[in-house]
Amino acid sequence: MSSQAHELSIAQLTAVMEDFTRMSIRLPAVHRLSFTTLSVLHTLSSGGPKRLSELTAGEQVTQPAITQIVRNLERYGLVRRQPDPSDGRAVLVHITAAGAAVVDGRRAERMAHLAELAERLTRAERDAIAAALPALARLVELNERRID
Amino acid sequence: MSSQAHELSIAQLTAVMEDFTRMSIRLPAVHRLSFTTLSVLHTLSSGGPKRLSELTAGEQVTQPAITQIVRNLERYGLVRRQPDPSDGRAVLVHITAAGAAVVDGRRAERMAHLAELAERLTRAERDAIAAALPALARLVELNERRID
DNA sequence: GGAAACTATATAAGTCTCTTATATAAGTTG
DNA sequence: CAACTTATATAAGAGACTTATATAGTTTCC
Repeated sequence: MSSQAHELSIAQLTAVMEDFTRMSIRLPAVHRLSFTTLSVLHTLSSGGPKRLSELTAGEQVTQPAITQIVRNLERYGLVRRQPDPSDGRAVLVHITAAGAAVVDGRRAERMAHLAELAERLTRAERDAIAAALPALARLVELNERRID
Repeated sequence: MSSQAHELSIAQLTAVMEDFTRMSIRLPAVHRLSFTTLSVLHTLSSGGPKRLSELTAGEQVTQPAITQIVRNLERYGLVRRQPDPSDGRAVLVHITAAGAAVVDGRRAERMAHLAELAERLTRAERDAIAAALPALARLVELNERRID
């Protein structure tokens, strides 16, 4: 408790996090998929195949909702279900190439948007952000470890 | 086009933005309000009273949805509607003390969460983030100017 | 100055995305 | 082997949004 983040303003970091969230959410969606649906795709894209129960644990929705969402994604050809060989009850959900394309498409939009904004920052500002990225990524990593 | 952000990796910044969004969304909600509803409250809290049409412009939903959301918030006592003196058609929506308390409550949760994570960063990591916050805030500001 | 066009919001009905409740099947534990 | 737990599916219902449309006020144009 003596290792106090006295230079880092948590209030400012929180504000930036909130603003980043709103920036992210407000980019217009190309595909008419719900936020949870896109989040599931993103999770599969970055974390590899997962069980329905694992997907449920990572989203703020109920288990039947995840079942429905994955059924929908399967219908659109964005994911593929496969029985889990280690558990007769379970299903492993894999993202398909089409699903990965959806995730990549959105990321490309965000990257283009951020690149445009970043160009209007000063060199010093860009350097400061670049220097902080590994630490910000660590923050996220700590958060993920906390959840899992 | 020669002022290239060669030290700032847009891919990494995008990834952090996406992860921040997911961190933010995944904090369990105390109030059972939709994401859009909370976003409207947040907008009123930080930007002051706004017209329904202004709120519509800032969210990814239709005008009737905003009308319904604001009606709901009014019923909960979280906002207050007031005719716009400069336009007989328009309504100005003000956040109430109860509404501000909802926004502040969520922010406090996020701050507590981030503070806990930040404590587990090294001093150098916290310093790097602190140094980057003004630049990140500028990025957000540039984005807001782009929308308005 | 009045008609046409535009803007702001409200309402109704419908759709989609989620919820709760519950069922079934498979795995684990004692 | 029975009881309990876990994994997922299904059905019905509710909430949050949509589209369609209406009404009222403002602005523009002739």
